[in-house]
Amino acid sequence: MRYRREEIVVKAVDALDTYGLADLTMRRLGTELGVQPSALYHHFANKQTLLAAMADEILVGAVWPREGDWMDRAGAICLVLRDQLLAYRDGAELVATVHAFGLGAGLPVELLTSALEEGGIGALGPTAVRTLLHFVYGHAVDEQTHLQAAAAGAIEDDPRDGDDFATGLGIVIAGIQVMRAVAPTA
Amino acid sequence: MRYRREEIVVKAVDALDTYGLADLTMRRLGTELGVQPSALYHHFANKQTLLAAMADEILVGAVWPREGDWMDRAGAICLVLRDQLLAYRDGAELVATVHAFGLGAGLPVELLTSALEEGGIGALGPTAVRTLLHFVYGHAVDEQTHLQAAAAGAIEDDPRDGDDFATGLGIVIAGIQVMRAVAPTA
DNA sequence: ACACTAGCTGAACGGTGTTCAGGTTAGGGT
DNA sequence: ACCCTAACCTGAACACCGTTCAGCTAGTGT
Repeated sequence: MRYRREEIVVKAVDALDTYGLADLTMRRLGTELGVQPSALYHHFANKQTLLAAMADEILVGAVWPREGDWMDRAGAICLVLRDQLLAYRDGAELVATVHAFGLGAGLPVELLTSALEEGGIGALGPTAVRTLLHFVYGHAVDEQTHLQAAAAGAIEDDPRDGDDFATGLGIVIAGIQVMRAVAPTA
Repeated sequence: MRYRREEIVVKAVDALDTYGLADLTMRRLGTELGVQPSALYHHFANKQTLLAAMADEILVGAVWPREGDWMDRAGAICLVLRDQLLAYRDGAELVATVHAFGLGAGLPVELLTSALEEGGIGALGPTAVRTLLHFVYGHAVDEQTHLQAAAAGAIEDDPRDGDDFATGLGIVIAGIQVMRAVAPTA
């Protein structure tokens, strides 16, 4: 069997769901594809690049809100993003890492930026977007870690409020509204 | 030379500043101490435990605000925390990782929790603390990554607003105040 | 002088990402 | 039908990594 880049990315995301990020090694992925590990380097310069492609694949798979009042839309984007991160094993950690590293995972930034700019947020925009994303990624990674630890029986499940995410998101969004009012469109 | 646990932690933090987190291997640290890598396992169960101790060491080294109006104090704690994370090479990534992993790095949580509780924030407290920390850690990691990439000449330095952190922090704190007013002390 | 213990050695184990010279296979042009 | 080129892959090796373990060493308290 011979592969093209895109097929490998899809299979890699499957393997991620099966084995988790820590055990997603180039050797294991090679085995999973019936191919030598070195074959993967024909398609990707290095593992980081593969991971970036996987993150993008995961993000593209979501159904993104593209209409509605700008503030509601920003909130809806964050909710969809969080759901998508939690939909894959270690999805939050993967996407957050790739985003931090700078390659790929730019979709949420673009979506949130355009939403906020439609709301005439002005110079505050980039800071607001980053603040939202720091919250979403941080919270999702946290939650996923705890969920998986609880599932593994390593910890008694800390029944954190089910709407802890919604509450935290409410805090950030309210803050953006306040600061926008203080320093309006430049 | 024979070492006790605490000395090793101090030297390890030095080595972190010199080599960075990615190159801080047990072998290199051993060499740095003039000791076999295996000797380290007499003091720490594994590398994670060492890293946790290093994170705590870094956090204890800061001068924490312990007085003043509760809201100002929360903001001041976040500023000190961020400064301390940026004071060591890869300090932000180290502390954020350790915090996410669950061992150690609990000091900021305690400080912020007690500050907010003094403000009578009620049930919103834990969520507010986590939201603040997600912001601080996320922002610090981001900034440190960009700073070090720029220093390495890998990227033209994106002259992000110097007070981007203060602005983002302002957003979160304003949000907390709003949500506290909406759902006051339980 | 003795025992005890904290600290360390040195070698090994099983794994990792990555490189590279060379082999194989598929598909389009003539 | 042929060939050729580009895409894809092999197999072995390299230089590392965290971790384990049986045994040695040196200092302390009695």
